[in-house]
Amino acid sequence: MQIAEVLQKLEQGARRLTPQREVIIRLFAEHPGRHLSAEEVHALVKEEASEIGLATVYRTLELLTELGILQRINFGDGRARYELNQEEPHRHHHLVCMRCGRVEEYGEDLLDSLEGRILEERGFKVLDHELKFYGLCRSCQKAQGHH
Amino acid sequence: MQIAEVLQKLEQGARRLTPQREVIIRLFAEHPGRHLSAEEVHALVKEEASEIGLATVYRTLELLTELGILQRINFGDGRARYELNQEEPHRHHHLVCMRCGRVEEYGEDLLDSLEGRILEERGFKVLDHELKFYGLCRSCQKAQGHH
DNA sequence: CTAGATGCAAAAAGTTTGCATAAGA
DNA sequence: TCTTATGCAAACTTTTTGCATCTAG
Repeated sequence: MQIAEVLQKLEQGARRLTPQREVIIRLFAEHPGRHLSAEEVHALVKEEASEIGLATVYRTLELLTELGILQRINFGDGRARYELNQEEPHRHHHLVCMRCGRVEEYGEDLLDSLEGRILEERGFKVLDHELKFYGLCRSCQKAQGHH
Repeated sequence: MQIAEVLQKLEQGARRLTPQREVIIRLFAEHPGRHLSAEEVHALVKEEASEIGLATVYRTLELLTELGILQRINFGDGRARYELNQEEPHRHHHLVCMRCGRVEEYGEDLLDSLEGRILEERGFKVLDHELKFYGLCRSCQKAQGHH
């Protein structure tokens, strides 16, 4: 996502580009593939010598999600996580390791054709979907073998 | 799921069948298709004239999930929800309405073949998966039209 | 009888909110 | 200037935990 696009989305919502918001957006751009929680964002900001109140972090993540800049994901670890929203044709899914908790991306989206079928069969208009596979990553399978 | 099967699974874990656990299991059996939160289970139990401590409800839901009797699901409403675990060949998915919050079941499981592919391609051993479609249910589509 | 389960209350963990102050546009 | 954003602390919600008591097997 380009910075220009972010600015445009902020304007659409009559929202200001504050230093805090800029830092948080940049942080996501600099950590592609990571799924950051509010607490992690807060800590990473602190590492950069700046400091943002935790409440502001929460409010910013909420705002950026509303504007479609971030996507909120729940991996069942008791806190919401966020990543930069992928543009439509490149939606991806997640492989969540049940042992070490690491999350890998899975590139392909195989569900588009299905969504049309759901509308026909069930009258349900799909706007978004979320697919997660839970299992064991390569190294945890080995670890299980000779533990 | 048969009661005999539940007893067997409890025994496997060296766990006791207490009245509290029995009530909670029966409650899920009597409410198929509902996705109950801990608070809802607690309230439903109270309606039946019995009463179970909330902490016990949480501990029981955790236990039954570990034993594979319940399945924990997160619909993004800030609390964990549970349903009776479907037997292997009948896994189903969910259609979550973003407007009214209602959750419908979607029967078919189309992902089995995919799981083999993920193991080959990525070395990730899938044990479980979770697929949710977010969108608008039939009645909320109408409501949006002439709001 | 005794390991495991319950209930209560307190604590934790994550998130939200009220309000005075600060600062983009 | 004036509306919106921030920071802090307090409140809220969901879930977990410690401990004394109880009970299923």
